[in-house]
Amino acid sequence: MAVVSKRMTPAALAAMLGDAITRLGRRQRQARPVGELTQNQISVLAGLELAGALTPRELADAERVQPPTMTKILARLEERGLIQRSPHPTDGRQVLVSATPAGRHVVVEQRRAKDEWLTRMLADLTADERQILGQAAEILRRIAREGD
Amino acid sequence: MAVVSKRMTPAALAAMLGDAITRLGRRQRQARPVGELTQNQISVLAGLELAGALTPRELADAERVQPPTMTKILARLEERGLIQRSPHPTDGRQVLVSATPAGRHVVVEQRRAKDEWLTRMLADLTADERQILGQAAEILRRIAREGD
DNA sequence: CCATGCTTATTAGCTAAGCTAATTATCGTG
DNA sequence: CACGATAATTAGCTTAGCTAATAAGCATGG
Repeated sequence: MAVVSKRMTPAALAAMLGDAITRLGRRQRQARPVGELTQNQISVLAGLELAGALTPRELADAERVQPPTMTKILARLEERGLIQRSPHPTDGRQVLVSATPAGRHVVVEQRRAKDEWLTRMLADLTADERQILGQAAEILRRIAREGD
Repeated sequence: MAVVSKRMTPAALAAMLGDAITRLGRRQRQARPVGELTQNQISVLAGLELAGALTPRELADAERVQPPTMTKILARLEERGLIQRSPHPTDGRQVLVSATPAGRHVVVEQRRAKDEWLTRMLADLTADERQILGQAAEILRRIAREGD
């Protein structure tokens, strides 16, 4: 393997990383065998499983999507029985959305499938390479969350 | 910063990396100020700028998309005057697609905008962190291209 | 040498995701 | 308590993806 990447300029690094992220993201999106759910639906469902119950507005903000878009995504998830809406205890305008047991089940299934794919991809790497990726993942996650 | 990530299991690494990729990909997609082109349109255009001229079938395979989908993407690019179709010299069934000068211009503009965004994100990192990301980018790109 | 079958591209018709603008209902405040 | 702000939804648009069906050209076997 070529030993480039010592003291790379930020621009060159950005280009390289951007390309890698785009391609890996596409591959990851295509590793979606079970459940027939889209990326977004899974992401929303996973968020709900973590947070317990959120309002559509909160979900829209979390996904960086406009409220009407979230309404649609929720409608599809509700049709499939994966989420449920319940009234907000104190604010009549708001709605609380939570995952049903079936929804939570789908989340863990999907998560497993995605991880399996990435794990298979990572299996051929050396320990050193895996360590680099581990450190990189932390940095990338920090970057991705910035400005929230 | 926490010093995790020494000898991480592949599964844990996969989960972490997957999350980072998903989020960064979304952010990257939203850093799309100029030109009003979508991710796919840009990707196709960039591919054409690199390769010179390709058939719709080749483009569809490169983007991992079905031929009718590519037909639509090409139609929108052609409407905007960013690509042109020309007959294949030896095979009457095929079509050669290439970027127009305007298309090539858009490619470099878009690339610059995306790189600027990532560069800004990377600007706050230490030299060590940037080096880790540089090494990681190489590994990730290799993984993403695997199985082509 | 031509009929038949394969490949390429496109069209038609569907679903999902994203947007803005407009509606409806509720909240809170002056 | 009226009126402005906020939450959710509805309506209506574009883009992207799919499968199935068509149309046209290629290539080959009899």
